[in-house]
Amino acid sequence: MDYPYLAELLFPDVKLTPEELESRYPARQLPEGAIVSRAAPSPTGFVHLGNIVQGLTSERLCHQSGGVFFLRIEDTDAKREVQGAVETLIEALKHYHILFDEGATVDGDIGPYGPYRQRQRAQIYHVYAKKLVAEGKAYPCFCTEEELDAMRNTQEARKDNFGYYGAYAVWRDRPMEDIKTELAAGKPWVLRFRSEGNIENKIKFTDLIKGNLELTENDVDHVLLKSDGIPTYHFAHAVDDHLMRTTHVVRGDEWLPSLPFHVQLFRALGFRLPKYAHIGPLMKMDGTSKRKLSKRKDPELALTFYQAQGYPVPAVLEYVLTILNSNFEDWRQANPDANLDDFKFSYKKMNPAGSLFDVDKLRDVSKNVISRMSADEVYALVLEWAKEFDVPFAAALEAEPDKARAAFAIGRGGKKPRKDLAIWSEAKSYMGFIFDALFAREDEIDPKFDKADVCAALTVFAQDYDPADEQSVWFDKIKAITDSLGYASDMKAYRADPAAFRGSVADVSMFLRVAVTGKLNSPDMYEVMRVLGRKTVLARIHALLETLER
RNA sequence: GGCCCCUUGGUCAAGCGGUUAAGACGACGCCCUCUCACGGCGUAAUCAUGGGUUCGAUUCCCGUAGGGGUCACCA
Repeated sequence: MDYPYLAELLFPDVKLTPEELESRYPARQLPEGAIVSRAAPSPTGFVHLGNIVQGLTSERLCHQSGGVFFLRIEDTDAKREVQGAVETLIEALKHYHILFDEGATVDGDIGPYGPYRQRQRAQIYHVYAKKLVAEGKAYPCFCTEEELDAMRNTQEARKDNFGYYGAYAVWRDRPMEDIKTELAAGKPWVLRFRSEGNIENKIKFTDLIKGNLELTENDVDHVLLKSDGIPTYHFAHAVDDHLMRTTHVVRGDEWLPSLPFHVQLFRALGFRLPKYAHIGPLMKMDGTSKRKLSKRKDPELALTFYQAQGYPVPAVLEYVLTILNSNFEDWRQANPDANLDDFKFSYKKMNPAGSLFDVDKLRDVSKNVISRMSADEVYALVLEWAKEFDVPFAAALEAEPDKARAAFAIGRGGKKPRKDLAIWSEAKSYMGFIFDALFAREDEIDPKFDKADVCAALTVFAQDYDPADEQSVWFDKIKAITDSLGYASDMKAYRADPAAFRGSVADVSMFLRVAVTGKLNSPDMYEVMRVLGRKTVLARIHALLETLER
């Protein structure tokens, strides 16, 4: 077989040589130990947690080592691509602070190793495809979809391994005449790799996360170029990561089964194999069994889900970090105010197994992240969220920014900050009552209390309320009212013998809380009243009195 | 079905031949307390299984089971 002739027949327009490409994309000049890696998502319109997990790992590895982190768009599957998905993808990664040194941006590509969108690299792949054919390492295959289906059915019936190999690789050693005939007839073809592997052999491999692996050699002649001339993932991976001088490949461990093929490919192309880090999958409980989170079934995998719920970006990042590096939580406890970038990320601390996604844990992380924010930050972020997801709330926040900030400041800061906000979508029920526009009496005073007691308490309090009072004075007044009703102002005494009293200071406080906030639970009442101001406090108390007296 | 990976409480996990087997989330209880949070204290709960190696296995090796992944002209 005259392979160079076949190469010319298949790729008559390819004039560039691998050598020319090598010099166009020279080795990077980086210090020893610098890691070059990338995020390489495909634009399917669905940006998910996995993208963050993978991206954050790569990004940390690169930037901590003084290396380069770039974004490559894997848009080789035209059928699955969604309009505008590339932009969505880029924006989402940016929103989650996955920042690239080079690669695709909404304004085009940046960096000397581009283009960074695979469809724009078709010519480059063809250079190497031609080389492989000329060396007898790849060949055209004219099988139709039907023929391939039939092959699979046969294999199933015979209990053979699936795939295009051995006797099933019908175009592997076809005479030149057959190829020319099909070509002349204009039949579509794919380019297949000529595998020299044998499933009787094992290859040893060391993965950065999984450790020492023993894998079976690949004997399948996988597709390198699809019939539209665009490469499959495998071929693009080899060519791109070589030419872009990637040193480390971080990806999900669903790629492990194709690793032997990738090793063969790199060798056949004469490329040096990068280091690999295969991350275990994110799982969820489905009934009683675990399974990998699925794009189709699980809304919580989509980043839009977290945005809509109002999880702060750093909360999601911290949660991902707690999953990725087992020592992250300890570090965060020791350094509560440190910047995330200061955490020493290490692939050695990554778990080789998959982990279950845990919303409770995410919420807890988020509460802590938010508790560390200033009132101004919280205000800004809640507003940003509300503008998109709760317009009336946003309007209220913008109408009275100082009042809103004051409300968010209650219980914030200090050694024991409140930790009751986990997501922005809960902010309205948390403090929305401070705005008259959003105030509503959601909870009622337990009817077991004597109406006269309630009215008396509210009336007396209203007569004497002064926002200028110190908290102790304010509370002493409430206690005085409590005593005058025959309720217990000393909680210890009340708890010792509840039957001896008609109620307690807690109950009187509850009357006031319902009147002023419309709810049974709220942040510190003294502070709440000061934020509301005397006028509003009295108005709300009187409003409740009216409904009670009616 | 073939191939591969994984296996410490409900979840995330520390551990890397000798430990009372950390810690966090969650659950429950108590304390603090004007409510809810916060905080403090505490309780329950884990080495899948069989066989080796060893004076000694959660830790090393092999088998078994279970879970997961993958076997496309998708990535």
